[in-house]
Amino acid sequence: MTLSQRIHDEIEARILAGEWGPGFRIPTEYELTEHYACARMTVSKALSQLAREGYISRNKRAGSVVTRPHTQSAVIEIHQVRDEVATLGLEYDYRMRRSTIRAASGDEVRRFGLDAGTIWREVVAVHVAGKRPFCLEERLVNLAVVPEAADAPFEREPAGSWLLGHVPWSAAEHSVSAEGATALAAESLAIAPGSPCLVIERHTRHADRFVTWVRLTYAGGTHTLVARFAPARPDLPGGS
Amino acid sequence: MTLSQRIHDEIEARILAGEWGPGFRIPTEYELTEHYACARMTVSKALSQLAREGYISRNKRAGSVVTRPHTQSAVIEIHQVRDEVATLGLEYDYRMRRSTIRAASGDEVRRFGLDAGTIWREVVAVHVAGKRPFCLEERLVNLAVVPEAADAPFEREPAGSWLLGHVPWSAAEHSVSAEGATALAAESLAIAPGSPCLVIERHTRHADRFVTWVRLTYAGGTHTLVARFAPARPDLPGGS
DNA sequence: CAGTGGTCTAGACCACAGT
DNA sequence: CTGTGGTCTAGACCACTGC
Repeated sequence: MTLSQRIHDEIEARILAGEWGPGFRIPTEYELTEHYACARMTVSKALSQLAREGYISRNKRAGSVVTRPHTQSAVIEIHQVRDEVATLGLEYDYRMRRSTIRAASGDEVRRFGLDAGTIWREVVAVHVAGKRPFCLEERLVNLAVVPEAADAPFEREPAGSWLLGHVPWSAAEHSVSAEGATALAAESLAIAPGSPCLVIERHTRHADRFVTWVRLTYAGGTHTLVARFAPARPDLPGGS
Repeated sequence: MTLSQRIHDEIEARILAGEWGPGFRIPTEYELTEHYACARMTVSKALSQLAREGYISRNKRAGSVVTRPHTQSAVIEIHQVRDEVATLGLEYDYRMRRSTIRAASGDEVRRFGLDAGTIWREVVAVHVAGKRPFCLEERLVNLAVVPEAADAPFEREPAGSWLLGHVPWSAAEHSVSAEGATALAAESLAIAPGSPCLVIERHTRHADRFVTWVRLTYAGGTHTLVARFAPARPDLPGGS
Protein backbone atom coordinates (compact mmCIF):
# COMPACT_ATOMS: atom_id res chain seq x y z
CA MET A 1 0.00 0.00 0.00
CA THR A 2 1.59 3.20 -1.12
CA LEU A 3 1.22 6.43 0.78
CA SER A 4 -0.74 8.21 -1.93
CA GLN A 5 -3.06 5.24 -2.11
CA ARG A 6 -3.56 5.38 1.64
CA ILE A 7 -4.39 9.09 1.49
CA HIS A 8 -6.81 8.39 -1.33
CA ASP A 9 -8.51 5.60 0.58
CA GLU A 10 -8.84 7.54 3.79
CA ILE A 11 -10.49 10.47 2.06
CA GLU A 12 -12.68 8.16 0.00
CA ALA A 13 -13.78 6.43 3.19
CA ARG A 14 -14.82 9.72 4.76
CA ILE A 15 -16.80 10.65 1.68
CA LEU A 16 -18.44 7.25 1.43
CA ALA A 17 -19.29 7.36 5.12
CA GLY A 18 -21.00 10.69 4.61
CA GLU A 19 -18.66 12.34 7.08
CA TRP A 20 -17.58 14.67 4.31
CA GLY A 21 -20.86 15.16 2.48
CA PRO A 22 -21.54 16.82 -0.87
CA GLY A 23 -20.29 20.39 -0.90
CA PHE A 24 -17.78 19.81 1.88
CA ARG A 25 -14.52 21.55 1.21
CA ILE A 26 -11.74 19.11 1.86
CA PRO A 27 -8.36 20.21 3.28
CA THR A 28 -6.04 21.90 0.84
CA GLU A 29 -3.07 20.09 -0.59
CA TYR A 30 -0.87 22.05 1.76
CA GLU A 31 -2.85 20.99 4.83
CA LEU A 32 -2.80 17.37 3.76
CA THR A 33 0.92 17.66 3.13
CA GLU A 34 1.34 18.69 6.76
CA HIS A 35 -1.06 16.09 8.10
CA TYR A 36 0.66 13.22 6.35
CA ALA A 37 4.11 14.76 6.56
CA CYS A 38 4.80 14.13 2.91
CA ALA A 39 5.52 15.97 -0.31
CA ARG A 40 2.85 17.84 -2.13
CA MET A 41 2.99 15.63 -5.21
CA THR A 42 2.00 12.69 -3.08
CA VAL A 43 -1.26 14.22 -1.91
CA SER A 44 -1.79 15.68 -5.36
CA LYS A 45 -1.72 12.19 -6.82
CA ALA A 46 -4.31 11.00 -4.33
CA LEU A 47 -6.57 13.97 -4.99
CA SER A 48 -6.19 13.59 -8.75
CA GLN A 49 -7.40 10.03 -8.46
CA LEU A 50 -10.37 11.08 -6.35
CA ALA A 51 -11.22 13.72 -8.94
CA ARG A 52 -10.87 11.19 -11.75
CA GLU A 53 -13.25 8.91 -9.87
CA GLY A 54 -15.72 11.75 -9.55
CA TYR A 55 -15.70 12.05 -5.77
CA ILE A 56 -14.37 15.58 -5.68
CA SER A 57 -14.08 18.53 -7.96
CA ARG A 58 -10.92 20.55 -7.81
CA ASN A 59 -11.07 24.28 -8.23
CA LYS A 60 -8.32 26.79 -8.14
CA ARG A 61 -8.52 29.24 -5.34
CA ALA A 62 -11.76 27.67 -4.07
CA GLY A 63 -10.14 24.37 -3.11
CA SER A 64 -11.49 20.87 -3.64
CA VAL A 65 -15.09 20.10 -2.75
CA VAL A 66 -16.97 16.83 -2.49
CA THR A 67 -19.32 16.41 -5.44
CA ARG A 68 -22.83 15.11 -5.23
CA PRO A 69 -23.58 11.91 -7.08
CA HIS A 70 -25.49 12.67 -10.25
CA THR A 71 -24.97 10.95 -13.55
CA GLN A 72 -23.91 7.44 -12.85
CA SER A 73 -21.85 5.68 -15.43
CA ALA A 74 -21.57 1.97 -15.40
CA VAL A 75 -18.86 -0.03 -17.04
CA ILE A 76 -20.03 -2.96 -19.06
CA GLU A 77 -17.68 -5.65 -20.12
CA ILE A 78 -18.17 -6.62 -23.74
CA HIS A 79 -16.53 -9.96 -24.36
CA GLN A 80 -16.03 -12.17 -27.34
CA VAL A 81 -18.97 -14.54 -27.63
CA ARG A 82 -16.58 -17.45 -27.39
CA ASP A 83 -15.40 -16.22 -24.00
CA GLU A 84 -18.93 -15.70 -22.77
CA VAL A 85 -19.72 -19.30 -23.62
CA ALA A 86 -16.54 -20.50 -21.95
CA THR A 87 -17.50 -18.57 -18.82
CA LEU A 88 -20.78 -20.45 -18.76
CA GLY A 89 -18.81 -23.68 -18.81
CA LEU A 90 -20.33 -24.76 -22.09
CA GLU A 91 -18.77 -26.10 -25.22
CA TYR A 92 -18.42 -23.50 -27.92
CA ASP A 93 -19.18 -23.94 -31.56
CA TYR A 94 -19.53 -21.57 -34.47
CA ARG A 95 -21.42 -21.93 -37.72
CA MET A 96 -21.29 -19.56 -40.62
CA ARG A 97 -24.60 -19.46 -42.41
CA ARG A 98 -24.03 -17.05 -45.22
CA SER A 99 -21.23 -14.99 -46.66
CA THR A 100 -21.52 -12.53 -49.51
CA ILE A 101 -19.69 -9.61 -50.97
CA ARG A 102 -21.86 -6.71 -52.00
CA ALA A 103 -22.01 -2.96 -52.34
CA ALA A 104 -23.32 -0.90 -49.45
CA SER A 105 -26.89 0.21 -49.90
CA GLY A 106 -27.76 3.89 -50.05
CA ASP A 107 -29.36 3.49 -46.68
CA GLU A 108 -26.16 2.13 -45.15
CA VAL A 109 -24.06 4.84 -46.76
CA ARG A 110 -26.19 7.50 -45.10
CA ARG A 111 -26.50 5.71 -41.79
CA PHE A 112 -22.82 5.03 -41.29
CA GLY A 113 -21.50 8.05 -43.18
CA LEU A 114 -19.61 5.99 -45.74
CA ASP A 115 -18.06 6.78 -49.09
CA ALA A 116 -20.42 5.89 -51.90
CA GLY A 117 -19.40 2.62 -53.50
CA THR A 118 -18.22 1.01 -50.27
CA ILE A 119 -17.99 -2.75 -50.61
CA TRP A 120 -18.96 -5.04 -47.74
CA ARG A 121 -18.13 -8.55 -46.81
CA GLU A 122 -21.39 -9.58 -45.20
CA VAL A 123 -21.47 -12.57 -42.88
CA VAL A 124 -24.32 -14.20 -41.02
CA ALA A 125 -23.31 -16.75 -38.41
CA VAL A 126 -24.56 -18.50 -35.30
CA HIS A 127 -22.61 -18.98 -32.10
CA VAL A 128 -23.48 -22.24 -30.41
CA ALA A 129 -23.19 -23.01 -26.70
CA GLY A 130 -23.37 -26.68 -25.80
CA LYS A 131 -25.39 -27.79 -28.84
CA ARG A 132 -27.90 -24.95 -28.51
CA PRO A 133 -27.85 -21.81 -30.61
CA PHE A 134 -26.77 -18.96 -28.36
CA CYS A 135 -26.30 -15.87 -30.46
CA LEU A 136 -26.99 -14.72 -33.99
CA GLU A 137 -24.30 -12.55 -35.51
CA GLU A 138 -24.97 -10.34 -38.51
CA ARG A 139 -21.86 -8.53 -39.65
CA LEU A 140 -20.61 -6.12 -42.25
CA VAL A 141 -16.89 -5.58 -42.85
CA ASN A 142 -15.65 -2.65 -44.91
CA LEU A 143 -13.35 -4.08 -47.56
CA ALA A 144 -11.96 -0.65 -48.36
CA VAL A 145 -10.39 -0.59 -44.91
CA VAL A 146 -9.72 -4.30 -44.41
CA PRO A 147 -9.28 -5.76 -47.90
CA GLU A 148 -7.89 -9.05 -46.55
CA ALA A 149 -11.32 -9.71 -45.07
CA ALA A 150 -12.54 -10.61 -48.57
CA ASP A 151 -10.72 -13.95 -48.29
CA ALA A 152 -10.79 -14.40 -44.53
CA PRO A 153 -11.92 -17.83 -43.37
CA PHE A 154 -15.10 -16.72 -41.68
CA GLU A 155 -16.51 -20.20 -42.13
CA ARG A 156 -14.06 -21.31 -39.46
CA GLU A 157 -13.30 -18.30 -37.35
CA PRO A 158 -15.72 -15.64 -36.07
CA ALA A 159 -15.16 -12.31 -37.74
CA GLY A 160 -14.72 -10.66 -34.36
CA SER A 161 -11.63 -12.56 -33.35
CA TRP A 162 -10.21 -12.48 -36.87
CA LEU A 163 -10.55 -8.72 -36.94
CA LEU A 164 -8.84 -8.36 -33.57
CA GLY A 165 -5.78 -9.92 -35.12
CA HIS A 166 -5.93 -7.78 -38.26
CA VAL A 167 -6.99 -4.32 -37.14
CA PRO A 168 -4.66 -3.01 -34.47
CA TRP A 169 -6.84 -0.79 -32.34
CA SER A 170 -10.15 0.75 -32.73
CA ALA A 171 -12.93 2.71 -31.13
CA ALA A 172 -16.41 1.32 -30.92
CA GLU A 173 -19.87 2.43 -30.07
CA HIS A 174 -22.39 0.04 -28.64
CA SER A 175 -26.10 0.22 -28.30
CA VAL A 176 -28.22 -2.21 -26.35
CA SER A 177 -31.93 -2.71 -26.86
CA ALA A 178 -34.72 -5.24 -26.55
CA GLU A 179 -36.45 -6.32 -29.72
CA GLY A 180 -38.73 -9.05 -30.91
CA ALA A 181 -36.97 -11.83 -32.79
CA THR A 182 -36.84 -11.28 -36.54
CA ALA A 183 -37.61 -14.17 -38.83
CA LEU A 184 -33.91 -14.80 -39.27
CA ALA A 185 -33.23 -14.62 -35.54
CA ALA A 186 -36.16 -16.86 -34.72
CA GLU A 187 -35.00 -19.50 -37.13
CA SER A 188 -31.35 -19.25 -36.14
CA LEU A 189 -31.96 -19.33 -32.41
CA ALA A 190 -34.86 -21.79 -32.53
CA ILE A 191 -37.27 -19.45 -30.82
CA ALA A 192 -40.65 -18.03 -31.76
CA PRO A 193 -40.70 -14.97 -34.01
CA GLY A 194 -41.31 -11.83 -31.98
CA SER A 195 -40.12 -13.30 -28.69
CA PRO A 196 -37.93 -10.96 -26.63
CA CYS A 197 -34.27 -10.71 -27.58
CA LEU A 198 -31.38 -8.68 -26.29
CA VAL A 199 -29.76 -6.94 -29.24
CA ILE A 200 -26.31 -5.43 -29.13
CA GLU A 201 -25.17 -3.34 -32.06
CA ARG A 202 -21.62 -2.18 -32.45
CA HIS A 203 -19.93 0.20 -34.87
CA THR A 204 -16.18 0.01 -34.97
CA ARG A 205 -13.91 2.66 -36.39
CA HIS A 206 -10.19 2.78 -36.79
CA ALA A 207 -8.73 6.24 -37.17
CA ASP A 208 -12.11 7.57 -38.26
CA ARG A 209 -12.57 4.97 -40.96
CA PHE A 210 -15.56 2.68 -40.68
CA VAL A 211 -14.30 -0.85 -40.11
CA THR A 212 -17.20 -3.05 -39.17
CA TRP A 213 -20.74 -3.17 -37.96
CA VAL A 214 -22.15 -6.08 -36.04
CA ARG A 215 -25.50 -6.96 -34.58
CA LEU A 216 -25.63 -9.68 -31.95
CA THR A 217 -29.01 -11.14 -31.07
CA TYR A 218 -29.46 -13.21 -27.91
CA ALA A 219 -32.67 -14.94 -26.96
CA GLY A 220 -34.11 -13.18 -23.90
CA GLY A 221 -33.14 -14.91 -20.69
CA THR A 222 -30.00 -16.49 -22.11
CA HIS A 223 -27.89 -13.41 -21.75
CA THR A 224 -27.49 -10.55 -19.33
CA LEU A 225 -25.09 -7.66 -19.40
CA VAL A 226 -23.61 -6.93 -16.04
CA ALA A 227 -22.18 -3.57 -15.17
CA ARG A 228 -20.28 -2.39 -12.17
CA PHE A 229 -20.87 1.08 -10.99
CA ALA A 230 -18.06 3.45 -11.76
CA PRO A 231 -18.37 6.91 -10.29
CA ALA A 232 -16.75 8.67 -13.22
CA ARG A 233 -14.61 8.74 -16.27
CA PRO A 234 -10.87 8.19 -16.23
CA ASP A 235 -9.56 11.54 -17.36
CA LEU A 236 -7.08 13.23 -15.13
CA PRO A 237 -4.22 13.25 -14.73
CA GLY A 238 -3.55 14.81 -18.05
CA GLY A 239 -7.13 14.09 -18.99
CA SER A 240 -8.14 13.93 -22.61
CA MET B 1 -1.60 20.97 -23.54
CA THR B 2 0.82 19.73 -20.95
CA LEU B 3 3.99 17.92 -21.81
CA SER B 4 2.94 14.63 -20.25
CA GLN B 5 -0.29 14.86 -22.19
CA ARG B 6 1.64 15.44 -25.39
CA ILE B 7 3.81 12.41 -24.72
CA HIS B 8 0.70 10.36 -23.99
CA ASP B 9 -1.02 11.47 -27.16
CA GLU B 10 1.97 10.86 -29.38
CA ILE B 11 2.40 7.33 -28.14
CA GLU B 12 -1.34 6.70 -28.30
CA ALA B 13 -1.34 7.90 -31.90
CA ARG B 14 1.42 5.47 -32.84
CA ILE B 15 -0.47 2.61 -31.23
CA LEU B 16 -3.77 3.56 -32.84
CA ALA B 17 -2.07 3.91 -36.20
CA GLY B 18 -0.70 0.41 -35.84
CA GLU B 19 2.86 1.69 -36.09
CA TRP B 20 3.50 0.20 -32.68
CA GLY B 21 1.43 -2.97 -32.89
CA PRO B 22 0.50 -5.45 -30.18
CA GLY B 23 3.59 -6.88 -28.52
CA PHE B 24 5.79 -3.96 -29.50
CA ARG B 25 8.10 -2.93 -26.73
CA ILE B 26 7.93 0.80 -26.37
CA PRO B 27 10.94 2.87 -25.34
CA THR B 28 11.86 2.76 -21.68
CA GLU B 29 11.12 5.66 -19.41
CA TYR B 30 14.75 6.60 -19.57
CA GLU B 31 14.79 6.70 -23.36
CA LEU B 32 11.65 8.79 -23.45
CA THR B 33 13.16 11.08 -20.84
CA GLU B 34 16.05 11.70 -23.22
CA HIS B 35 13.86 12.04 -26.29
CA TYR B 36 11.61 14.63 -24.72
CA ALA B 37 14.37 16.15 -22.61
CA CYS B 38 12.23 16.05 -19.49
CA ALA B 39 12.12 14.51 -16.05
CA ARG B 40 11.30 10.89 -15.56
CA MET B 41 8.10 11.60 -13.63
CA THR B 42 6.72 13.37 -16.65
CA VAL B 43 7.01 10.39 -18.95
CA SER B 44 5.96 8.13 -16.11
CA LYS B 45 2.71 10.02 -15.83
CA ALA B 46 2.06 9.63 -19.55
CA LEU B 47 2.84 5.92 -19.45
CA SER B 48 0.69 5.39 -16.37
CA GLN B 49 -2.23 6.90 -18.19
CA LEU B 50 -1.63 4.71 -21.23
CA ALA B 51 -1.52 1.70 -18.93
CA ARG B 52 -4.70 2.76 -17.17
CA GLU B 53 -6.37 3.07 -20.55
CA GLY B 54 -5.24 -0.42 -21.42
CA TYR B 55 -2.97 0.45 -24.34
CA ILE B 56 0.17 -0.86 -22.74
CA SER B 57 1.18 -3.20 -20.00
CA ARG B 58 4.11 -2.19 -17.87
CA ASN B 59 6.50 -4.82 -16.62
CA LYS B 60 9.58 -4.48 -14.54
CA ARG B 61 12.76 -5.46 -16.22
CA ALA B 62 10.86 -6.36 -19.41
CA GLY B 63 9.70 -2.83 -20.15
CA SER B 64 6.33 -1.68 -21.40
CA VAL B 65 4.67 -3.49 -24.28
CA VAL B 66 1.65 -2.65 -26.37
CA THR B 67 -1.27 -4.88 -25.45
CA ARG B 68 -3.62 -6.46 -27.90
CA PRO B 69 -7.22 -5.41 -27.68
CA HIS B 70 -9.15 -8.12 -25.95
CA THR B 71 -11.86 -7.51 -23.42
CA GLN B 72 -13.60 -4.38 -24.44
CA SER B 73 -15.32 -2.42 -21.77
CA ALA B 74 -17.98 0.03 -22.66
CA VAL B 75 -19.11 2.85 -20.48
CA ILE B 76 -22.82 3.26 -20.23
CA GLU B 77 -24.36 6.36 -18.83
CA ILE B 78 -27.18 5.58 -16.48
CA HIS B 79 -29.37 8.63 -16.08
CA GLN B 80 -32.40 9.49 -14.06
CA VAL B 81 -35.51 8.61 -16.00
CA ARG B 82 -36.61 12.22 -15.78
CA ASP B 83 -33.44 13.28 -17.58
CA GLU B 84 -33.88 10.64 -20.25
CA VAL B 85 -37.33 11.96 -20.96
CA ALA B 86 -36.07 15.53 -21.01
CA THR B 87 -33.41 14.50 -23.52
CA LEU B 88 -36.15 13.18 -25.77
CA GLY B 89 -37.79 16.59 -25.59
CA LEU B 90 -40.93 15.20 -24.02
CA GLU B 91 -42.90 16.33 -21.05
CA TYR B 92 -42.18 14.29 -17.96
CA ASP B 93 -44.69 13.00 -15.51
CA TYR B 94 -44.55 10.52 -12.68
CA ARG B 95 -47.28 8.43 -11.10
CA MET B 96 -46.97 6.31 -8.03
CA ARG B 97 -49.18 3.28 -8.28
CA ARG B 98 -48.59 1.49 -5.02
CA SER B 99 -46.61 1.96 -1.85
CA THR B 100 -46.37 -0.51 0.99
CA ILE B 101 -44.18 -1.29 3.94
CA ARG B 102 -43.43 -4.94 4.44
CA ALA B 103 -40.86 -7.40 5.68
CA ALA B 104 -38.36 -8.84 3.22
CA SER B 105 -39.25 -12.30 2.05
CA GLY B 106 -36.94 -15.21 2.76
CA ASP B 107 -36.16 -15.25 -0.93
CA GLU B 108 -35.06 -11.61 -0.90
CA VAL B 109 -32.99 -12.10 2.24
CA ARG B 110 -31.04 -14.85 0.53
CA ARG B 111 -30.77 -13.11 -2.82
CA PHE B 112 -29.50 -9.80 -1.50
CA GLY B 113 -27.66 -11.13 1.55
CA LEU B 114 -29.77 -9.19 4.04
CA ASP B 115 -30.28 -9.41 7.76
CA ALA B 116 -33.37 -11.40 8.59
CA GLY B 117 -36.22 -9.11 9.52
CA THR B 118 -35.27 -6.38 7.04
CA ILE B 119 -38.18 -4.03 6.39
CA TRP B 120 -38.79 -2.61 2.94
CA ARG B 121 -40.58 0.39 1.65
CA GLU B 122 -41.88 -0.99 -1.62
CA VAL B 123 -42.95 1.37 -4.37
CA VAL B 124 -44.40 0.71 -7.80
CA ALA B 125 -44.53 3.71 -10.09
CA VAL B 126 -44.76 4.66 -13.74
CA HIS B 127 -42.68 7.31 -15.48
CA VAL B 128 -44.59 9.06 -18.20
CA ALA B 129 -43.16 10.75 -21.27
CA GLY B 130 -45.52 13.06 -23.08
CA LYS B 131 -48.77 11.39 -22.00
CA ARG B 132 -47.51 7.90 -22.76
CA PRO B 133 -46.19 5.46 -20.15
CA PHE B 134 -42.44 5.19 -20.64
CA CYS B 135 -40.99 3.11 -17.85
CA LEU B 136 -42.25 0.94 -15.03
CA GLU B 137 -40.29 1.24 -11.81
CA GLU B 138 -40.45 -1.41 -9.10
CA ARG B 139 -38.43 -0.45 -6.09
CA LEU B 140 -37.45 -1.68 -2.65
CA VAL B 141 -35.81 0.61 -0.11
CA ASN B 142 -34.17 -0.78 3.01
CA LEU B 143 -35.67 1.08 5.96
CA ALA B 144 -32.94 -0.18 8.28
CA VAL B 145 -30.46 1.92 6.28
CA VAL B 146 -32.71 4.79 5.21
CA PRO B 147 -35.43 5.03 7.87
CA GLU B 148 -36.61 8.44 6.58
CA ALA B 149 -37.76 6.67 3.43
CA ALA B 150 -40.75 5.34 5.38
CA ASP B 151 -42.36 8.77 5.18
CA ALA B 152 -40.77 10.03 1.98
CA PRO B 153 -43.22 11.58 -0.49
CA PHE B 154 -42.81 8.97 -3.20
CA GLU B 155 -46.24 9.88 -4.51
CA ARG B 156 -44.70 13.14 -5.71
CA GLU B 157 -41.02 12.46 -6.21
CA PRO B 158 -39.37 9.41 -7.78
CA ALA B 159 -37.48 7.36 -5.22
CA GLY B 160 -34.32 7.62 -7.29
CA SER B 161 -33.95 11.36 -7.05
CA TRP B 162 -35.14 11.42 -3.43
CA LEU B 163 -32.48 8.87 -2.51
CA LEU B 164 -29.75 10.87 -4.25
CA GLY B 165 -30.46 13.67 -1.82
CA HIS B 166 -30.55 11.41 1.23
CA VAL B 167 -27.83 8.82 0.76
CA PRO B 168 -24.46 10.46 0.23
CA TRP B 169 -22.61 8.05 -1.99
CA SER B 170 -23.05 4.54 -3.06
CA ALA B 171 -21.88 1.75 -5.26
CA ALA B 172 -24.24 0.06 -7.64
CA GLU B 173 -24.42 -2.98 -9.82
CA HIS B 174 -26.50 -3.02 -12.93
CA SER B 175 -27.75 -5.82 -15.07
CA VAL B 176 -29.43 -5.43 -18.41
CA SER B 177 -31.59 -8.04 -20.05
CA ALA B 178 -34.49 -8.53 -22.43
CA GLU B 179 -37.65 -10.04 -21.05
CA GLY B 180 -41.25 -10.45 -21.99
CA ALA B 181 -43.58 -7.98 -20.34
CA THR B 182 -45.04 -9.23 -17.07
CA ALA B 183 -48.73 -8.70 -16.41
CA LEU B 184 -47.89 -5.66 -14.32
CA ALA B 185 -45.56 -4.24 -16.95
CA ALA B 186 -48.02 -4.87 -19.73
CA GLU B 187 -50.78 -3.08 -17.91
CA SER B 188 -48.56 -0.22 -16.77
CA LEU B 189 -46.94 0.40 -20.13
CA ALA B 190 -50.05 -0.34 -22.20
CA ILE B 191 -48.41 -3.09 -24.20
CA ALA B 192 -49.21 -6.74 -24.78
CA PRO B 193 -48.09 -9.23 -22.12
CA GLY B 194 -44.95 -11.02 -23.22
CA SER B 195 -43.87 -8.34 -25.68
CA PRO B 196 -40.14 -7.54 -25.59
CA CYS B 197 -38.94 -5.19 -22.87
CA LEU B 198 -35.56 -3.88 -21.86
CA VAL B 199 -35.11 -4.53 -18.16
CA ILE B 200 -32.49 -2.80 -16.04
CA GLU B 201 -31.98 -4.01 -12.51
CA ARG B 202 -29.85 -2.14 -10.05
CA HIS B 203 -28.61 -2.98 -6.57
CA THR B 204 -27.24 -0.10 -4.59
CA ARG B 205 -25.07 -0.42 -1.54
CA HIS B 206 -23.63 2.16 0.77
CA ALA B 207 -20.65 1.11 2.82
CA ASP B 208 -21.61 -2.55 2.29
CA ARG B 209 -25.17 -2.05 3.49
CA PHE B 210 -27.97 -2.80 1.10
CA VAL B 211 -29.77 0.43 0.32
CA THR B 212 -32.13 -0.15 -2.55
CA TRP B 213 -33.07 -2.39 -5.40
CA VAL B 214 -34.82 -1.17 -8.49
CA ARG B 215 -36.12 -2.74 -11.65
CA LEU B 216 -36.86 -0.49 -14.61
CA THR B 217 -38.90 -1.93 -17.46
CA TYR B 218 -39.01 -0.16 -20.82
CA ALA B 219 -41.13 -1.27 -23.72
CA GLY B 220 -38.84 -2.59 -26.48
CA GLY B 221 -38.04 0.06 -29.02
CA THR B 222 -38.69 3.00 -26.71
CA HIS B 223 -35.30 2.85 -25.06
CA THR B 224 -31.74 2.09 -26.01
CA LEU B 225 -28.62 2.12 -23.92
CA VAL B 226 -25.70 3.72 -25.68
CA ALA B 227 -22.16 3.01 -24.70
CA ARG B 228 -18.88 4.52 -25.73
CA PHE B 229 -15.92 2.30 -26.15
CA ALA B 230 -13.37 2.52 -23.39
CA PRO B 231 -10.23 0.48 -23.86
CA ALA B 232 -9.77 -0.57 -20.27
CA ARG B 233 -10.27 -0.30 -16.57
CA PRO B 234 -9.34 2.74 -14.57
CA ASP B 235 -6.84 1.39 -12.07
CA LEU B 236 -3.39 2.86 -12.13
CA PRO B 237 -1.90 5.12 -10.93
CA GLY B 238 -1.84 3.81 -7.45
CA GLY B 239 -3.17 0.78 -9.19
CA SER B 240 -4.71 -2.10 -7.36
C1' DC C 1 22.79 -9.08 -10.83
C1' DA C 2 21.30 -5.27 -13.36
C1' DG C 3 17.65 -3.01 -15.75
C1' DT C 4 13.10 -1.52 -15.28
C1' DG C 5 9.11 0.50 -13.36
C1' DG C 6 6.90 2.51 -8.76
C1' DT C 7 7.12 5.75 -5.65
C1' DC C 8 8.54 9.62 -3.10
C1' DT C 9 10.91 14.30 -2.08
C1' DA C 10 11.79 19.33 -1.79
C1' DG C 11 11.49 22.77 -4.39
C1' DA C 12 10.00 25.64 -8.26
C1' DC C 13 7.12 28.35 -11.59
C1' DC C 14 2.74 29.15 -13.58
C1' DA C 15 -2.36 30.00 -14.40
C1' DC C 16 -6.35 30.92 -12.54
C1' DA C 17 -10.17 32.62 -9.75
C1' DG C 18 -11.88 34.75 -5.87
C1' DT C 19 -11.19 38.73 -2.70
C1' DC D 1 -3.39 40.56 -4.89
C1' DT D 2 -3.06 35.99 -3.01
C1' DG D 3 -4.22 31.36 -2.22
C1' DT D 4 -5.07 27.31 -4.72
C1' DG D 5 -4.33 23.63 -7.84
C1' DG D 6 -1.41 21.97 -12.21
C1' DT D 7 2.67 20.82 -13.66
C1' DC D 8 7.43 19.99 -13.89
C1' DT D 9 12.38 18.96 -12.20
C1' DA D 10 16.51 16.41 -10.62
C1' DG D 11 17.45 13.23 -7.81
C1' DA D 12 16.73 9.29 -4.79
C1' DC D 13 15.59 4.59 -2.97
C1' DC D 14 13.14 0.38 -3.50
C1' DA D 15 11.02 -4.03 -5.40
C1' DC D 16 10.60 -6.92 -8.76
C1' DT D 17 12.03 -9.94 -12.45
C1' DG D 18 14.14 -11.76 -16.24
C1' DC D 19 18.80 -12.45 -17.75
